[in-house]
Amino acid sequence: MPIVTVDAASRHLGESVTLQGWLYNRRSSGKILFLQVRDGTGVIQAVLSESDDADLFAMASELPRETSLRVRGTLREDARAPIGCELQLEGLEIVHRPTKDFPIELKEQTPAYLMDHRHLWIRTGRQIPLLRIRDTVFRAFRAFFHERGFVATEAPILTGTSVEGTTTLFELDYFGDRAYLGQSGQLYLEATAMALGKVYWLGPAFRAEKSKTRNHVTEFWIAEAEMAFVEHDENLKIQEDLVRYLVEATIAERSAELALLERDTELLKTQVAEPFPRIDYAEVIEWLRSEGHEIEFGSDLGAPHEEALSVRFGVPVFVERFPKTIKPFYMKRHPDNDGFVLGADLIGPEGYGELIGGSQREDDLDALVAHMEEAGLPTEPYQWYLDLRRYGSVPHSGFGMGLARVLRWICGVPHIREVIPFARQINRLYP
RNA sequence: UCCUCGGUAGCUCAAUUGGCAGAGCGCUCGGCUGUUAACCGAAUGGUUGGAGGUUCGAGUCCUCCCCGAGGAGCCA
Repeated sequence: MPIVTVDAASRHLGESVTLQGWLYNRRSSGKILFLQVRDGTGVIQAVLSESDDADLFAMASELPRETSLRVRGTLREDARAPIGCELQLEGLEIVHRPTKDFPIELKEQTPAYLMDHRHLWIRTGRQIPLLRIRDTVFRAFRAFFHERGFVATEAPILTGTSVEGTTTLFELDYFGDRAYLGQSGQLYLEATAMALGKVYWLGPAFRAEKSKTRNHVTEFWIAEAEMAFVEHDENLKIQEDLVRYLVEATIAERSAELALLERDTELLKTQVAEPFPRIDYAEVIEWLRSEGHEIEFGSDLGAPHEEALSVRFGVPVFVERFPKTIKPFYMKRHPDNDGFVLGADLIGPEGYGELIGGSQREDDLDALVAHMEEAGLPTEPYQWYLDLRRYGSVPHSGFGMGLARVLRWICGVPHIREVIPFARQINRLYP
């Protein structure tokens, strides 16, 4: 008897099949029983009346939730079934019967309790569609760059120096020396881009910042690209194409999951339909002040300011021409005004915050050294990086995108922890 | 690190002015032949985060500590 998955069930109507999975929930009404069986691809209902098979009915009637099992029967269409078809139960094999009550209930529970049981929480409700969409977005990210001739590469996780001096790093002992968990692969990708042309990577990044918000975790997968002979405008264009690609790929491949999440896909489509607006930092400050925000020129944009921008535009928006004082040393200065940088942040719609940070990189050795001195950074540990400007330096640009933040926006979920299998937060290292 | 709110049954939450510790859900038992987090009935379930204090009496008021949630800052 063929084994089918729930997502393929509707293509096997009228056939005798076996499904294998877990008992998600059980409902009954006297002499008729409904087993909700999930298998990772979806949840299907198996139906049995007592008059069909009294022994099977008695056995199936008292199975606890999350019993792992194989169910055998005939698939048939039925408008009363949650997914439009159901299994007429004819046989059932218990693979494992739970020894305790399953801790996750099918109702509202508090975040702390759910996160304490994250290893079991991921079996329930919207967690499954969220993780399947995560798979799609990760795959689409790689497909986008592969299609454009980029080379996939890696940056080291263990590093001896920080990329940006300000950020707090996780420190560890490295055979008696000090080492840090990488907070970004960028500087290494710049080196790789000088070898391979256009490169990207998708890998873990670590930030020991004591942030406690819906948009922060201490460990996250960063999506970075670095491109030789690409300048600022083209950099933004690629970022825009990428974001649109990710959204469209998700809608095309995961419309069922987005529907389960009650995400408005028409809204998503309109958010990426037009070229993303670009606005200068100075203009943002002026506008924010006219709206009553207390912010001075020279301050970085905070969450309330990004929120205001996302409300104003309703679509992803690039903020350009930041003052050099609030941006890292590696950014190239603006040709019109040395006080500004050739970089941009992409602010997501609906208050989802900064999705991408990118810039053209400083390719002139003397200028770069000067920037580092301005920032108070020692040049000694960065000699390898400065070598990139000593041997065939070229104009180049790149960016970093927090894929979980993009996922949060695409899925429309309130907290970033839900789009990460096992989120690491300031007070969360278990499970 | 700072600000705000919170911690009561396995889970989600009530408890009036300081006056007997409550409900829903889950589990268990019973009922129900199309359930949709099913429904109906019964039973079960308590060191009120910890320590100290005020009081005839503290879940409630005071002090300190611990933990959680959201936000700020910083960032992707």
